[in-house]
Amino acid sequence: MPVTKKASSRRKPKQPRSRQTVEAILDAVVRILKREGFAAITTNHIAEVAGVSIGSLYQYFPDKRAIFVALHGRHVAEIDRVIQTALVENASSSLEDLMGAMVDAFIQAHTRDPELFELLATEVPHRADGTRHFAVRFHGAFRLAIASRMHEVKKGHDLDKHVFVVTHMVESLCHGALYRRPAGLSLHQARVEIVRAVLTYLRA
Amino acid sequence: MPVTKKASSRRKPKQPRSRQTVEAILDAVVRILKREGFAAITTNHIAEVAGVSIGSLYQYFPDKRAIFVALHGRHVAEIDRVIQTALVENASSSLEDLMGAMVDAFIQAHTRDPELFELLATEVPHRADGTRHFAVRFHGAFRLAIASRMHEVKKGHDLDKHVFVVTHMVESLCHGALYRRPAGLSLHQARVEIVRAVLTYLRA
Amino acid sequence: MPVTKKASSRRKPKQPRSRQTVEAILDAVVRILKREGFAAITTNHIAEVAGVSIGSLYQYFPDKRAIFVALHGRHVAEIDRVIQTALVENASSSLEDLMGAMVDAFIQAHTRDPELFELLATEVPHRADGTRHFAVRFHGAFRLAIASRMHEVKKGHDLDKHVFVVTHMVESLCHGALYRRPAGLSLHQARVEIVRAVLTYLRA
Amino acid sequence: MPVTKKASSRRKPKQPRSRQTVEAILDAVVRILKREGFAAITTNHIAEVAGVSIGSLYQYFPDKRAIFVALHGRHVAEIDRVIQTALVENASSSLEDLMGAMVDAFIQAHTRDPELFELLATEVPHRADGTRHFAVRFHGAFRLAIASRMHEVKKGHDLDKHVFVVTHMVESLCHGALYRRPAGLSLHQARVEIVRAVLTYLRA
DNA sequence: CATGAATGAGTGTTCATTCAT
DNA sequence: AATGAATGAACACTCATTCAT
Repeated sequence: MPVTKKASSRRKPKQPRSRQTVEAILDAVVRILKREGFAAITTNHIAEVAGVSIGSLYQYFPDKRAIFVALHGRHVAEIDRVIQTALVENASSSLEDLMGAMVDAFIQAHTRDPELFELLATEVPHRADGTRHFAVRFHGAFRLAIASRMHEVKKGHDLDKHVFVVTHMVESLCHGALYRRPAGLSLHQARVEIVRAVLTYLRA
Repeated sequence: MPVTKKASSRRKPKQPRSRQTVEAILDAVVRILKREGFAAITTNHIAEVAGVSIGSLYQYFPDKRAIFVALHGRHVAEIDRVIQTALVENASSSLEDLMGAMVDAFIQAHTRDPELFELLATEVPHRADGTRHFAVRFHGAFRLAIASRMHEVKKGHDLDKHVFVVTHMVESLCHGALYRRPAGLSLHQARVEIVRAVLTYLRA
Repeated sequence: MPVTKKASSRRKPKQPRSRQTVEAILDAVVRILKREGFAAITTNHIAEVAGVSIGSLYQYFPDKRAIFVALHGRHVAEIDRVIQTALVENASSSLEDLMGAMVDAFIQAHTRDPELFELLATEVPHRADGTRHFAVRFHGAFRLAIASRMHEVKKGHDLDKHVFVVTHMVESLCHGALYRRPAGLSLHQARVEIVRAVLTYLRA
Repeated sequence: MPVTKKASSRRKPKQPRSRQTVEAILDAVVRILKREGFAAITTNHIAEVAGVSIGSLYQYFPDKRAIFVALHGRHVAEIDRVIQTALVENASSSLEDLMGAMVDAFIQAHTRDPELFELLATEVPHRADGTRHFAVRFHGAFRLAIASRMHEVKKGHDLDKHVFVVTHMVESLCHGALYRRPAGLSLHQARVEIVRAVLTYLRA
């Protein structure tokens, strides 16, 4: 089974380069968005800032929309990753600790670059496919989380109902805590209150 | 040779004729948005669909952005009105009834034209001034609502914290119930669950 | 939704291809100006007549005004060139011969395309930066010319005063001779009279 | 021959009012031109600044061009008036005094509002009908002036040639003295030099 | 006559996309 | 693959002019 170097290097010759170029393009979009605003995002400008030719840009993205889709995808994947990690790492924690970890994970993911996440949510068009909405994305994670701790939850309740309420609560309250927190409320206090609210609901 | 002139203040829509024209323009935007999508919204097209000349359109709006602002404004005013009404009409109801009325009001306001409200939220750019976010707008109403029923709320709690949590819960859960409701959950069930969640939280 | 972007510096016409395009554009403006008048000069029409796309036009000129500036620049450069040549070629001629040569140069430069030059002066807006005024441009040339022949000029006179008077006389009288000459005065007679007037003044 | 007041007041009922409105309009153009530049001159803006309705404006001027024509006309008439006055008042002065008076008149006419005259010459389009050029307008005045003093002029010269040269000299040098005067030359010195140059030429 | 709301043809300019090199 | 000059459809917006009141 002799494999020449040439052949192997040809198999996916552009894989690393491609990824690099794609990342450069997405980073360029972010940079422009932050520094010059949404209206300044033109394909030519993106290519310029990314340091690639406009021709190359169109080699990796069929059109401008695709760039936005990829950008949102990257963002969503990032949050997903953080949430999954929190879920796995707290597989055997109590409901309270798990919920705390989930809230922390969400907040921390946004804390990395709050400006970008806000811009992404308000300025960059995202087709309303629902998948994008975090409450929907979290559904699975929270379902797992709650289902495995049904013994800590008041009997006689519908799991789906719980998941629905909890995911929306967490997403909305974390978002609110990050970007629309009232003056007298610290992020930490908000975090505590969110967890308390969720647990109260689940245990009622 | 374009001349950058001062964006002179356009006519304020006060006379009935003016108001009529403004409404026609906003309605045209809605019609185009629904039938042809956001990308089809051009000022000339708006004027055409509204049955006014492009010149008249610019007599009432300084630029295209202003049309979107006005459109959002109309939407927000509508929701505000419904919420205020619910608040006033239930001035002497119990906390439970009041919360139920508020949730109903919010849901009902959106039920009038769910498609439009979804499009408005996801497609039409709205400067992130926060005011637009309903959780912020409702703040006052819910503060009033909860403050006047403090006796029904568990002692020793911070009003601001309550208001923060409740407004976000109501807004997010109602939205979720309307647009992202899981298969097995009826709108009515959701409504009941939302109220229950809010009350549980307040009474805990 | 127009975006006010930085007027990024357009490509400088250096390669032969670029220079060719720029010339084509300026020639198109001239052609339109002569055939259809100033009002017919629109950027799209220029591009069409020049045989380039409107996009290309904007690759070479940031806006419409810049085209006029370049057009005036080309004109001015042409006159400058002719005047410099006359000055150099008559470095060792008498004052009379030199002045004659300068007047001839000016007249000849305009004779090439009198219609254009008249249109350029009366119809095409030229920011009043003074540099454009020929009396100012000629200042240097005439200063050199007169200073090197001070022995032919009546003693006790101020060089600057002389230069001021002579440049204006030459510019104005040549212009008058070309475009506003009275019926009974041939261009040749005018030429002789202009030189005579200048010399009389300098020798007085 | 009884003439009722009514009839007489009807004969030219709007003459004074008309003139007033026309003046208001022309003044408005001047005000805009100075304060906001040529590009800001729109018929609607003129009407607004003049304090008349756009409809009234079109009652007095068939189109925008006509306003510019009238404006130039007013300017030209003003200069004409000053020049005629100087000519008449110096009917029996010496050639030197008359020329001095003419130069003074021209300079003084411009001194009244130099900015406006410069703007009128460089920014406001004036159909190249030649009449507008002052050298042409002055032709008559200078012809009269020189003809009546032929005894002071060197014999054997062509009157037309003289008039041509002198009118251009005066116009161009006065203009130069007012707007493009070199640093070391006072307006008074320039005035003296212009007269000297003219007289030298005529007497040579 | 005066008014000024309404008109809409026409303008300068942008920018996503292509394709010859 | 990469390049970037060229393209041109499409857009937001202006403003001279009209005409019903």
